[in-house]
Amino acid sequence: MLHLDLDAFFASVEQRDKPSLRGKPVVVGGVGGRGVVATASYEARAFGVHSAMPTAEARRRCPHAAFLTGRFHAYQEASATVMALLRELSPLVEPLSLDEAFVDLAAGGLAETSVDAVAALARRLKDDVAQATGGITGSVGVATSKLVAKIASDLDKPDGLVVVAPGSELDLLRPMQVTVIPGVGPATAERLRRIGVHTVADLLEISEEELVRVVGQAHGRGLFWLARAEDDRPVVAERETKSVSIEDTYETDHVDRRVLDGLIGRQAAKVAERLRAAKLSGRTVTVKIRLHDFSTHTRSSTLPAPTDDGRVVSRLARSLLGEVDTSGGVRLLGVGVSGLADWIQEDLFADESSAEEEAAGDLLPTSPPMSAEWRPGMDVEHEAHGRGWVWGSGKGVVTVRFETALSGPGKVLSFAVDDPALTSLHRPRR
DNA sequence: TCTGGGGTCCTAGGACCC
DNA sequence: TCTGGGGTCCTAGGACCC
Repeated sequence: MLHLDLDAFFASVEQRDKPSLRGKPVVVGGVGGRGVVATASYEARAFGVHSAMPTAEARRRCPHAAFLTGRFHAYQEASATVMALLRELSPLVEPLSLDEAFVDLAAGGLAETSVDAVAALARRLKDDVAQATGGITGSVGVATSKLVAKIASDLDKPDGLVVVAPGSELDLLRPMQVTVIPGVGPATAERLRRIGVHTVADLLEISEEELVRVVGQAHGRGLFWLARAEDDRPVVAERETKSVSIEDTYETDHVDRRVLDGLIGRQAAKVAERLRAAKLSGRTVTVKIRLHDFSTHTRSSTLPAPTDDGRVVSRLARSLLGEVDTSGGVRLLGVGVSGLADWIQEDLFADESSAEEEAAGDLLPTSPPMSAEWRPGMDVEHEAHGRGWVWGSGKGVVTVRFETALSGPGKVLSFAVDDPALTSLHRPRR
């Protein structure tokens, strides 16, 4: 089993495409007041910046870093290139996210299984990945199971390679903290700590019954076996989508009912659009509401038949929103559809939508979650200066650095935000 | 200016059915 | 007439992952 984890992936793609940022701290994530860090480059990590940290805190720790919003098209493209390389090794490839995947090497007809032969294969893979992506590095773990391969890929980051010899798995795991086991987060770690379990070695002393009592049935049994490096979970190449959802955190809390109705209606329409694009439909609509005090509530309702109709999802979402007291202010709204089917009910009773519904979208504030036309990091093109990226914007001015992956560090120029010579790439023009 | 967005899986209680 | 038991569906919340 091989596990590949691309290093500081989003930040690495940015450094590849923005030569002036190579070797410098880069933070990709939400750049607004309520944003959090998605990925920090290793240079930024040296200042204590890490994933999931509020961006405001990251700015305090590393003020001179480049703070960029994501360019998901670029990440998706690089990811697809890497996944294609993995599929040359084996038909059984399980992507966990854009930057991570398992490969069942055995299913790919691995000729030689010695540690040396497997290490050589992994080294070739890393070279191929860097070659094909323009220098993105990854860390690889190879072992007899998913659990140990994943743990191994984390041991030598970045640009790492660790092959765990068959038979040595438990020797590796025993001294490690229980939190190395995927699925053991803060809550589980705390419960285990209370019964004196800190390391995998400690975990090995606990009976299955006791574990089930402490962390629940499914988790307890799973942990009991994982602690013993007994993991026969297969690589699953194709997973069915179980739900489709959208959520937005707003720069400031919203209170106005009509605005909230408009926002959730628009999210519902987008979710339905994504359902149709994927040729899916679903029966259960769930609304998510995070209030001013960060308390989070969900309300859901199940239709008699699946739908992909924006008006149906929207109407139901609005009525669910109405069940929650939002008078104190709402910081996040979300709409999701689950109970998915890959077919769509014939529209026997064509839905007539009321006048109020059509009008509900008209009371929206500036487009959430961020109104800025020019977001830091985004790709732009200038008629005279060519391609570049947004350094920052404000007070009617946008600053651009003109460079590309192949150009070397480029010059910096500023323009009026409505300069017609400047256009944003990757975003539909309106 | 504390705390994203898109997911998956699990639990627990109540309704309902046999 | 003093209280079954299992299975499935639905809802709400929570833990966790990247």
